[in-house]
Amino acid sequence: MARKQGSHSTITGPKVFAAARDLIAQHGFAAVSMRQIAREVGVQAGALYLYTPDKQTLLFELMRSHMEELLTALPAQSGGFLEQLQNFTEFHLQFHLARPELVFISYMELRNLNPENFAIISQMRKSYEDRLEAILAGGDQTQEFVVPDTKLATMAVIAMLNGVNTWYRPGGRLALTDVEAIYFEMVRHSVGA
Amino acid sequence: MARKQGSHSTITGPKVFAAARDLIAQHGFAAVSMRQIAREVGVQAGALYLYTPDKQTLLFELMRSHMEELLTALPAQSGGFLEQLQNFTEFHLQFHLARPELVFISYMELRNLNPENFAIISQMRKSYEDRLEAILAGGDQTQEFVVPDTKLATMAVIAMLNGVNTWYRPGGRLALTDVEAIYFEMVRHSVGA
DNA sequence: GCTTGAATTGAACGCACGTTCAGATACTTT
DNA sequence: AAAGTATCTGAACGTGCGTTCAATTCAAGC
Repeated sequence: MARKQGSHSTITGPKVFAAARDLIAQHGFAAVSMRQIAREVGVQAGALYLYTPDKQTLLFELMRSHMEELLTALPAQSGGFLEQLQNFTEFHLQFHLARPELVFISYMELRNLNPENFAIISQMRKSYEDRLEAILAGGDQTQEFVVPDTKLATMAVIAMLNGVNTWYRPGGRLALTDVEAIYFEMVRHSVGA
Repeated sequence: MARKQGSHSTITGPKVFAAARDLIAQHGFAAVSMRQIAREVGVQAGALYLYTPDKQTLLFELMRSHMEELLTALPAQSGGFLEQLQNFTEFHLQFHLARPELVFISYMELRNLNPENFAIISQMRKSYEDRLEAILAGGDQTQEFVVPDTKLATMAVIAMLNGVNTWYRPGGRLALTDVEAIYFEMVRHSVGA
């Protein structure tokens, strides 16, 4: 997809993806045109096709690379399940609050993926959810947690954590570490620990 | 906006809003054309303008009427705060799971509202959230709950409940009453009750 | 300084968009 | 049956869309 480094003064490739990311997060995939992205990059629309074969692939690549980074960055867990749950909670909040645009896109624009691409992203998302579910199931077995339904608890915790992205703004009333502490407290209680 | 009852064989007005609701929920506001909506209704595109002055107002009216119904349907609360919280939880789940399309639209398409319309819908949403916050704040004061931060707890509970719409399908593994019970259990725990 | 090849332009392609409106049609009222 | 009114059609308006591609510009290697 991306070519070798440009011979012009600045590197266009990364700018294309950054511009697409910001514009799509703000206005939505369907509402953003290739010409708008090109204008943001400082280039004519035709030049974008040096960096993506088409608009659909541009969206997919944003989401795929985001999910890949998410799965790679999630550390392998060890220790007690409560400690694992805390690690997961803090990781999730830090990772998601650091890239609000990609997070927003990755679940608002799922319906604009073609079926093959949708399947790929869905599966990556499921891998991530499975990591949390394993913690909850483990903790339920050792009776560190009380979880009536593992699947539901997984979805509930993830939804709760994702919600932070709708209201948190850096420099607001609470620092990130405050948010982490309060949310972990609520997560912990919600699984009966 | 909507005219008197049609003189043709069937009533077109409601069909317009129903078609718009279903198509927008599926493909997104920006991706749905007036011609697609018209085709679904069984009419030419021009006829839609008997029922809405423009596309933007069509979206706004879907969201406004949905939020109005939500605020009207939410029963006035009485009794202990824990009981109020249970009532709220069950109401929220029932109301939202009964109209997944409008729920989806009402928070996915906020960015496609013009500024005035956005302000109106946001304020209605805030009214709803304030109802829950009042319960949590009340319960915190009577020490029925332990809530470190009322605002955060409100957002967390609403996000958790909204998450149900992403996975619940009628006829699935769990009946609605099961879901209500399990979620109330998690909500209750998350506020320390 | 000439050659090479990547990067970019700028115009063009067919198509769909939201919206308008004069004219046609269907129904209600008299 | 005629008049009146609500409903709808069908064509048209200007505009912008994703994508392609021959021609041009640019930077580097010889």
